[in-house]
Amino acid sequence: MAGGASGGARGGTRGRTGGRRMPRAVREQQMMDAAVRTFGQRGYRAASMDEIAELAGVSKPLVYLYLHSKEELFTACIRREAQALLAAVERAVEPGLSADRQLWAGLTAFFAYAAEHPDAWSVLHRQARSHGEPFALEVAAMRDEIVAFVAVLLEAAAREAGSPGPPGERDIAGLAQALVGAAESLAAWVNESGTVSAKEAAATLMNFAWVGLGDLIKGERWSPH
Amino acid sequence: MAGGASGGARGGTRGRTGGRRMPRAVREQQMMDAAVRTFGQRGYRAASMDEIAELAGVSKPLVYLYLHSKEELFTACIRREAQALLAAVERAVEPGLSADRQLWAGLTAFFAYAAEHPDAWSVLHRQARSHGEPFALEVAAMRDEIVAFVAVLLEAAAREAGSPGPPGERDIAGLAQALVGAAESLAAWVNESGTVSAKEAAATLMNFAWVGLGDLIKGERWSPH
Amino acid sequence: MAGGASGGARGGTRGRTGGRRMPRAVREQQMMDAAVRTFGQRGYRAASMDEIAELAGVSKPLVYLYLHSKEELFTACIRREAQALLAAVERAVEPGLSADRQLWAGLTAFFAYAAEHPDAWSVLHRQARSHGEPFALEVAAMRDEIVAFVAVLLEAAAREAGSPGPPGERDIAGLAQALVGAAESLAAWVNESGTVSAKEAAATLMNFAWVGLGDLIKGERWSPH
Amino acid sequence: MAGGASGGARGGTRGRTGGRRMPRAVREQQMMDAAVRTFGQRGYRAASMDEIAELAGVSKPLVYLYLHSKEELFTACIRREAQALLAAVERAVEPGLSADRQLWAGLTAFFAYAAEHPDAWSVLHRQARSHGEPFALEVAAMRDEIVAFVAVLLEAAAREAGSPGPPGERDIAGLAQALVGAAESLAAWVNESGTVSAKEAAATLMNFAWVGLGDLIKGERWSPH
DNA sequence: CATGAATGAGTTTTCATTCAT
DNA sequence: TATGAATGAAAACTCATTCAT
Repeated sequence: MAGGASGGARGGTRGRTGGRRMPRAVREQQMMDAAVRTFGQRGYRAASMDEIAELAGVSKPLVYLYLHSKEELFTACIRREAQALLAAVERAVEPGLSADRQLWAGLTAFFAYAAEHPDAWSVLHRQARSHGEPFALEVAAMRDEIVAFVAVLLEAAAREAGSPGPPGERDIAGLAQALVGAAESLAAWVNESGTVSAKEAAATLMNFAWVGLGDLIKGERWSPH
Repeated sequence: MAGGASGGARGGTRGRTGGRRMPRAVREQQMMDAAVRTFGQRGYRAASMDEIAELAGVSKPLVYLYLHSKEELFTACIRREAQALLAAVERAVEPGLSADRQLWAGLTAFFAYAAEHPDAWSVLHRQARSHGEPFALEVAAMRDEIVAFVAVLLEAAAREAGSPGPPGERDIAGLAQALVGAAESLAAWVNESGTVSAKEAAATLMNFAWVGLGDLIKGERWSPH
Repeated sequence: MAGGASGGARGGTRGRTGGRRMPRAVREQQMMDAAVRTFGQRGYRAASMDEIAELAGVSKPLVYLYLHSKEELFTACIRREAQALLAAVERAVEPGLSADRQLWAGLTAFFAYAAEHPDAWSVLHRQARSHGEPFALEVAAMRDEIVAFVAVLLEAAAREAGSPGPPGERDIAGLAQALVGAAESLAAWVNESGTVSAKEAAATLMNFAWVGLGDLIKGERWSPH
Repeated sequence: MAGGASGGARGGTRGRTGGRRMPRAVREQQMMDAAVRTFGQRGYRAASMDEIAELAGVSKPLVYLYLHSKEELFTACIRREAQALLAAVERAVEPGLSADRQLWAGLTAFFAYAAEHPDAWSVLHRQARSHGEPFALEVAAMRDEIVAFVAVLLEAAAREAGSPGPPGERDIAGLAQALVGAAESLAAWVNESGTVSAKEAAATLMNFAWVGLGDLIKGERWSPH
């Protein structure tokens, strides 16, 4: 539960991992767990390789042997956590359902993931985006995947509704951007307030977006004139 | 303008503005200009006082003499830019207008400000929130002001519409949170894509939110199952 | 009373010295008062010209205009305070008295002075001696004067007693050194303990030294054989 | 030798001792040797970590890795040297001897130690006492041990002499204070004059104190008027 | 007579990174 | 496979000192 995602070997309560001499893959995951936690809490610059190595229970040279440099380590963390987040969302969305149910399931999974893995979410949402292209691009790629996925759902919904004046691609794109953006912001709200649950946040967003989408589909628009 | 900043005297690419020997108040603003730019681009930790001083065209000791420490300098920047952003939004909103026109004006001003002052926006939105309570609280205060202001507008809109089943306070609060959050996220979209204008972003959000609000007012809700 | 010595203009309770525009001599004394206090409490290196100037109630350039540099300022302080200490001791010793009474009076005055001017004493005893020849020599000169004076008293005492086997010059010199040294050490004891008075300390030393001197005069010696 | 230091491996003028890659314990001692020398000669503030590191033949980060900070390094030096001085004195005093012989042996060892380790002596006597409680207390503890030890000897001497009017505790305490103080001061005399030996200084003090003590035992006192 | 404005040079401290074993 | 020993480079911050007014 602690750190993040893909592993499985991600260490339960064993803490500081009993034995020396572990297979490389396991050690690497431990290091990345420690790194995600440290990066997430301290930020990229403030996190020190010393602290990461100590938290991982290994010596610094070993971290360098496996992960090569702070930048590569950070990149590896971003990639792993991005995959894990995507996987969590995809796992939740059952393809057979209607578009709105799929969106609802995805949003709920997303908020839950962000709440359960705050360090991972901090790495993806805050740290990665504040430290230059190399890292930001990594996250942008994942985000684009999500935005595209949401756009597909919205389009499907419009089609399901057999709308007379169907929203254009640009409308859909803007809506998807706004929806994902709002979700990201609400994630912070959920994490920080402590009193708002993943389901509540998802419901707020669905009300915010889905009903509005319905009107878009019906051709209603707000416009300054 | 006011006591604030990011106004326009912000100097183009001239860097190293003006001559030696300026009154303290002027130098302080120059230093903060440089600091905002540096913090915004590099992040709090990565920004070095050396770089800030050089960009401001002064020596490091002078920066310390006037602004005391990196933390204080950062705080001063946050405060100044938060005031400036608030002021820009408030200036744009004419109290006489209808609620939707007010919201529209505010959003447009907000996106325009974020686009024109990307470093200030980065400081407020990313840097300040990633570096511990002291700074985050500063920004949270400003954000709360904005959220409250938006909530007032939404409530006014509901009243104007004379809704039969008026949305509760919690609905309004959630909506305002989501709206502000979406706006924050869209700001990045506007800044990074380069192809989306402030007005477009504002329109997207109005469609996204205002129409949906209309349905809320009418009592429509989306709910799971 | 506060600071130190020779002045008189040494500022009563007026504090921060009301008026601007004072004659140079007065300003200089004020600066030196501040300097002695700062040097005495912080030590030579840790004392900053900034603090001294502020404590003196003048601007830093003025300090430099009058006292030229930190080193010169320190030297000036040492000289002034050395004179003041000497003067205090000399004032106390009435030439007409017997040798032991003179010594007693001198010791008492010395302890009292050190207790009443702790910063001056710190400058002379600790700071000046820990920061290189230039300063140490200044103090050594004063100390030698005192040692010589004490030696004269001891010799006079021996003569007064019409001793049969009079102590040699080297004996006297050693005794004077030890006596002055013991006095210096006891001064710290008096200042720090708070419970020992100048008179007590002087009495301890007189017992310690004078009675022993009597035996020396009588020709008694301790020797490891 | 013991856990202590200033032993003899203290390196002559070789500086930059031995090769790269030494065990931590050895390097630590080298660093402390360099630190004692530097602190002793320059004073706490004026000593720079740069200089200490260079003199120790290592890089600055290593000094920080092992000794953590300038303050901790200074404290470590004080402690080590205080132990070493105490050990030297204790080694010299054979418990079987008479009180006066014990005192004589202790004084001689003390003067010899101060003469042979001038930097250590400077650190203990001057630097540690001029830079605030934390350091001063460290030395005060050692000094108190010595004063107490001397007091015991004086008391033993009084008892040996079977005095009729034995000196009170306060008399003894004052005497011990004065004796230790005089010894401290004479140490400077020995170190600086160059012409006075440890034995001579010890003899001077014995004459100064022991004979006087004899009179105290006999009930003689000096008193004003 | 007096100062606000300004800085070059140095301080302590930390960090990512690499050998030698 | 794994590490104790070691460092170059840079960061935040301070200080004695000087001009221009």
